[in-house]
Amino acid sequence: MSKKEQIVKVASKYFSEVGYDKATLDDVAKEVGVSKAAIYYHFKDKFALYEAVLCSRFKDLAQTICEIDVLVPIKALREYVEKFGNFLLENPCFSAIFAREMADGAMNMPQSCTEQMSQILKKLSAILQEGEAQGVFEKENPFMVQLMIVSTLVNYRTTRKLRITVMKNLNEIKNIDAGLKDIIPNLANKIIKALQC
Amino acid sequence: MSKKEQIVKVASKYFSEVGYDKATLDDVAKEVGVSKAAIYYHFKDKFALYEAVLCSRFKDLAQTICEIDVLVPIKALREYVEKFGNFLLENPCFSAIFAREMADGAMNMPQSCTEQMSQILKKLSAILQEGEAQGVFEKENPFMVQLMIVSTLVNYRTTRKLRITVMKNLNEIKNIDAGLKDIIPNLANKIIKALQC
DNA sequence: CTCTATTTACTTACTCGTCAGTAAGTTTAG
DNA sequence: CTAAACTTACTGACGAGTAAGTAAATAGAG
Repeated sequence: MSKKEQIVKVASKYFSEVGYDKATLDDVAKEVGVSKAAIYYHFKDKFALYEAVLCSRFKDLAQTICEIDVLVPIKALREYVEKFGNFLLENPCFSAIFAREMADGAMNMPQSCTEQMSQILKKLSAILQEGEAQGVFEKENPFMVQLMIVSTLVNYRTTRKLRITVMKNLNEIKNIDAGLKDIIPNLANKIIKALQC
Repeated sequence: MSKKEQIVKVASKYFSEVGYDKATLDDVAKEVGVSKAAIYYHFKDKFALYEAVLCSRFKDLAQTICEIDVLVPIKALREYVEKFGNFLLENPCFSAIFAREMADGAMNMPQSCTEQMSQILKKLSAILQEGEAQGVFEKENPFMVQLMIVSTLVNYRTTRKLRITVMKNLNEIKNIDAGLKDIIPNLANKIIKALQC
């Protein structure tokens, strides 16, 4: 792996763990084993590094989502939830970054990523419309449906520690906390059920 | 309103708008019309001010949620969603703070607030269990249900600008973006439908 | 083929702004 | 008179960004 790729990888870890602002380039540089100035050799500034972290992954996500075939809406919706979920599983750094972007109104979201997000939502919109046309789904606000899926998945990941703390508070230690992997099909079923006529 | 209360009010605005880290006490002091040191007269440090901002509101939220009568589970679940939603409407600063806390795993969440959250979840758990006992709801993971409700509502607020940008990208300008107020009953219906046997 | 010029990929050692937090002094209310 | 409620003016740390220098690879001219 090139130094540049290593920088992106380590940076994505820090951005994920502590957020854009608290992530310091000194730390990233230290962990990669280069000087901070080396980062500035490869990237214009901190934000450009953040962009590099986000954009490639977003592109991948938009890619797989766009492959979904709309024709059988219920199946397509299940696929949508599963693909999103699996993406988060395969890109563990992403949940936190995504969640933070949603939390602060996508303030740091690079434009290209916003465009990818639009494509993703467009697909969901198409699934819902096809479902409506076929009489299997009711008319829906696609933004809300999107949030019911995405924010649930993303925040399920980020709130793991909180859930464990809360479980202790409620003395429900028996109830072993389910991982995201187990949640995905469950959420898919719930969403489908919620939207069906 | 006392100076101390004014500080809390203005601080909650800044914490909400830019997050804990980017919110500066200099800005808060300036807007209140006191010196920064005045804040330190009333609060031990920045985190103590944040605690003050969070705790009182969380207490209120836990209060109303706890008033819900569990006996008719479907009604209770609708009330749960509505009370949460109305709380966010009445406390506009809260969505962003809440969303950020969820996004970074409740890293800055004061313990007392975590306890309030436990109480809130306990109520939802009770509603779901009563529903299960009465045979109206299926057995559920209360954490996931909680997230489907809370993260959807909270992020619906925080992503308003993003939604508008995305709408422009998709040329769906006709589709006027619905406010949180209109979303609440809709979400309540969806959640109930998703959980019903 | 080899000597020089240039570019690539960095390093060291700094600056500069920002911001939490503080020490010490001052005003105001009871 | 004294305690509460401040203010002014500062410190100290941290972190983004930079200037200037360097070693090694590569290209190009003779």
